[in-house]
Amino acid sequence: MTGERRKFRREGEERRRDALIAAALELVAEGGTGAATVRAIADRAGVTPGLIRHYFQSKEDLTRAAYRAMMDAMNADNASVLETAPEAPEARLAAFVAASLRPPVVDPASMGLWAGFIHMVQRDPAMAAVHEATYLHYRDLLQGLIAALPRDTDAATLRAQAIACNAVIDGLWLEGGAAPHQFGPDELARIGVTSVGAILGIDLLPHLPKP
Amino acid sequence: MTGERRKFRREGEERRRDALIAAALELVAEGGTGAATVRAIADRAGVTPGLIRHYFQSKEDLTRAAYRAMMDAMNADNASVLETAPEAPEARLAAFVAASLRPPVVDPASMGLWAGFIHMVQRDPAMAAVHEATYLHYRDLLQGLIAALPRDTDAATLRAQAIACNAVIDGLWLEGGAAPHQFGPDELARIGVTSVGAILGIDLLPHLPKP
DNA sequence: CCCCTTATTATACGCTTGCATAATTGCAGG
DNA sequence: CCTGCAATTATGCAAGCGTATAATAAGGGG
Repeated sequence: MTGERRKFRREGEERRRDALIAAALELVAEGGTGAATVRAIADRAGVTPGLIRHYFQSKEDLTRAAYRAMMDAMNADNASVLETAPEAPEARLAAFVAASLRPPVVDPASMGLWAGFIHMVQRDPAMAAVHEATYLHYRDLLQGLIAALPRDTDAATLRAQAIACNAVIDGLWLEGGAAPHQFGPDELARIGVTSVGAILGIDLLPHLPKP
Repeated sequence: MTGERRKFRREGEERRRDALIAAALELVAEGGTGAATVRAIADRAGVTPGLIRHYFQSKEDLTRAAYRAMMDAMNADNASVLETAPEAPEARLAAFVAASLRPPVVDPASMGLWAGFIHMVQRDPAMAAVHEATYLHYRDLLQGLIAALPRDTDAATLRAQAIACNAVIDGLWLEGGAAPHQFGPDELARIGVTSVGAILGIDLLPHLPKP
């Protein structure tokens, strides 16, 4: 009833930017870019809408920043898996594949996030570049793991196999995110490791790390 | 300057409904559900916005109808491939896989369409049911083709292999739609057929139909 | 040929959107 | 303690949204 002006605390620029980006990502994951309105983002970040324009030139600017942040986080996650992975080439590869096919990577929200940005990626060249770089980064990581295996293959075969393995992983990731209940516990990781092994002509299943 | 009332022709109910659905699908493919506004849909269908409410109870009603139409078309396309496919089990499977990895199935617009609906599918149980039915229909088709191959496998292996093959196809489809220029002509079909063959333990590449 | 049904257009309303701008207030430096 | 900066809130606006309803005309049946 008093109509008092809302109290607030001054946060550092970095923390506020991160909070706004995190809020935007949550909303995009849940309901697509359409659900990520300026007001909804501000509300979830515990802030009033005007503040967004203090940290970002426009909503599109915030959206681009959020997309970049998401892709950077994905890259970092993938890299960190390899840091704690075993040394034997087969076990490394199996660990990498399995990590991509278990929570929190396989997750409806994660897939929703990815799908939510697709149309902007297709239209905005800057976002397309980020998308492509991240995709190729992942595939290069995978191709490196494959190349380290104790066998010899020519470059063309290596490339084709990396694309194929990447596709299995992406496909399983997609289906796990779209309809999680259709798969048993850790079934996706098992199928993924088995299939990657089949494509490469080696038995990878014994190296599947426990969930 | 005259402000004359716009001329029009009366079309049959079916044709108008189809035109509105087609327009909605185009717009969703290009810019997501957010781009498919009532006014934009009507405009593309060559009609004024009010007419939409004459054929659909609400915009959501139209959107659901559009989604169902898209999924039905996908099912029909898949079935029609098998009608004109060869009889030999290996050739049938190869033809089916290849058809899913060539235009017009692999296409940025097609992928945009799929991604545009994801969030509605995740929230609307009716759309989720359609989604799941279509996915399982495709996988069953694939599993049937695999089962027809001259080898014997137990049911559990068959299921896992069908999921894996489906995943390779989906993954390649995804990547072909997201970044078409990264792949050579018909490269996706070749990699897909090769990988499915590897997963199943047979050489399928000789059966790849010409583009 | 005219009339009646209804497919279609036209107009208006309330709400939400992104954005601009003005008013406040938290907080650090003297 | 107070003064100044800028982080934050508050308010307002034009445009676009989905929807409701009234006006019009197309075109087939008598």
